[in-house]
Amino acid sequence: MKRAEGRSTCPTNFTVETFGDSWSLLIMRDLLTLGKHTFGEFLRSEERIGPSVLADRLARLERSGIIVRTPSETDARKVTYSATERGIAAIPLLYEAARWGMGGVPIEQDDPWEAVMAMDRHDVLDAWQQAVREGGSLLGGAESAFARLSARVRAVV
Amino acid sequence: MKRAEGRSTCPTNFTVETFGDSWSLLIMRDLLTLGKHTFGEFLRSEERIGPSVLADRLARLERSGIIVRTPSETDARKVTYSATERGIAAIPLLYEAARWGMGGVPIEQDDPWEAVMAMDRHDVLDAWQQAVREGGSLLGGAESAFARLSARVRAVV
DNA sequence: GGCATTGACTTTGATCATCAAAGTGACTTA
DNA sequence: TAAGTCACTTTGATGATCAAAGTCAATGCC
Repeated sequence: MKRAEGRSTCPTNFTVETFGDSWSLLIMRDLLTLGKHTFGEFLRSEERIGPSVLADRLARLERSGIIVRTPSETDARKVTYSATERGIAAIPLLYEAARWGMGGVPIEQDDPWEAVMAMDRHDVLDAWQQAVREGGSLLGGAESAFARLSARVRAVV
Repeated sequence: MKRAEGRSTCPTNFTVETFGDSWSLLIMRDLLTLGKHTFGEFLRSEERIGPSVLADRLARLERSGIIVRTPSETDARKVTYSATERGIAAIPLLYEAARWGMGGVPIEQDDPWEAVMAMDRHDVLDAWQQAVREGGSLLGGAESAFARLSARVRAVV
């Protein structure tokens, strides 16, 4: 992305300047949806991001106040990344990106996104944001927002 | 954007492959929010897009089934572009992009986005989609979705 | 303690997209 | 007919991205 920044004060343009490249939104996906937190985890993205672009984008997201990096207490080589409140505020954007994208990819058996989109949007976003604040994510791990929402549905039936 | 396409079947990735560049979402903004329809109108974007990138992106969006181009009946030079249903389905994404972006730009006096975001999200999206189907947009012109919603609010008070 | 592995990057060089500016050909208007 | 307008296309410089290799520090195992 070669475009000069600050080309306008339009909010949409600001979002495009932050996420309008090939990789930043995918990194946010891996962080907020799958619960990835380390450089190595992000590197193992489905789309095969390279180390130089990953390092660049993480630095940019950090500079923009969207993520923070914390050295690991148990391993001096490791850094963990997590979302700020500003990063968490991008969850509805991620939700809509996934929703729109579902119209363009083959629906796979047991696709979690399908189940997520069948739930109440407001409930999903609330549970997602809460899970992220507690160190979780939408889909990653047993304590995911999705697992909690599904358990809730099961408890009602 | 140099990334190979089809790097994964993830819906988010699909959306990124469609809109994850510096310009495509801004073109959608101009079409759906401001009601721009011609090459020349898009060229006069606030961000000063150039003719070669504009032509390339319009062709891409058309190829993806998001917009259609129609030769003008009154002027053989003119082409008008409008959104397909697939394009209209990106309205919630545009809404969330604007909403997130508002957290990063100075709030200006009489900013229409502020008024829009103060309205019920569901009402906004419905009115916006309907306006676009009828040839209108969110903010452009007297028959905009925003004007209609504002008149509704005024009628209630 | 030495060695192999791992973690987070950085470097390298080829490739490609983007940028700004100028140009093109067809159409419209005065 | 000449000038202006429309939707592009072309040109050449620049910078970002890509894939692969490398670097340095930390960890774990023998």
